Amino acid sequence: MTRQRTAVSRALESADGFQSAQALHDAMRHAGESVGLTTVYRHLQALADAGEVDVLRTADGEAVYRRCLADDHHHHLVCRSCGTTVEVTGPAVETWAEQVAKKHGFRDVTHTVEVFGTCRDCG
Amino acid sequence: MTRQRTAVSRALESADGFQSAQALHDAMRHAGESVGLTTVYRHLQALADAGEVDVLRTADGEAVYRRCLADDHHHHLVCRSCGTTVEVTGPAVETWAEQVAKKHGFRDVTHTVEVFGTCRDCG
DNA sequence: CCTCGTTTGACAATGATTGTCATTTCGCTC
DNA sequence: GAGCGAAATGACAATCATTGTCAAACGAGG
Ligand SMILES: [Zn+2]
Ligand SMILES: [Zn+2]
Ligand SMILES: [Zn+2]
Ligand SMILES: [Zn+2]
Repeated sequence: MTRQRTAVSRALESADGFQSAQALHDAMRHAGESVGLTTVYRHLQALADAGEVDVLRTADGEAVYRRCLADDHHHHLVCRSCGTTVEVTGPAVETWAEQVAKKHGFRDVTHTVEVFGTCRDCG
Repeated sequence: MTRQRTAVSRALESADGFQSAQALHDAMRHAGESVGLTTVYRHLQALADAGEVDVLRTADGEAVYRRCLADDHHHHLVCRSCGTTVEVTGPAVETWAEQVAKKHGFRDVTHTVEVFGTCRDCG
């Protein structure tokens, strides 16, 4: 647990929504905790591999990261403009995905379900 | 409707699943119809803008394209290994996405719902 | 055959992400 | 506290998909 690691964690905590690695890097620099961009990427990837942060991709292919409150499986309602995120669950979606995959004989099934929109503040 | 445009369309037709721009470019080259990679990108983007092909992103952020049979809104069950795709619909998912967005006051709502797995042939 | 607007494609530029590797730091032993 | 091997760091270069550029090729209309 190094200074840089905690800086990345704190940056994720204080972010209200999904943010890109570069945005988090900038935020940390402006907060006084300067950390190399490479190190930011490394810790984000490590946290993602450990399942401690969620990753998704914006429409233009950029990866964005978020430390979610829920530990169990969930999905996201994300503001396209500011990244603000609401964690949502959909039992109906889960069973639907399972069944549709099983019906066609697919294995090792995962799914991505994200809802994008413009939040009230950005409206 | 130029030679290159039809070549891109034919490459999409003969592909059984989602394919990257580069893969389509290679396929066209091997099929004898040589087209510049830039032109392939341009036509894929035009077709995507016109809603004639579907685009999604693989786990590593690469864009893949597919000419789907269904004209109306649908989602995909995609093989991670070979790209083979089954078009699926989920009315329950559609209403769920609508309601969850409405409940939180989001507007201009879209959603991405993709199911990934390993198909029988690749199993 | 000219003409002009569109299309093409080789090449350069972009930009996010990843690899490299020398330097720094950490945990531990003496 | 000094010494040491392993792990972490970060400046920089490399990668790679995608996009911008612009001169050359094309094509319909006259
Ligand atoms: Zn917003
Ligand atoms: Zn789910
Ligand atoms: Zn397959
Ligand atoms: Zn849908």
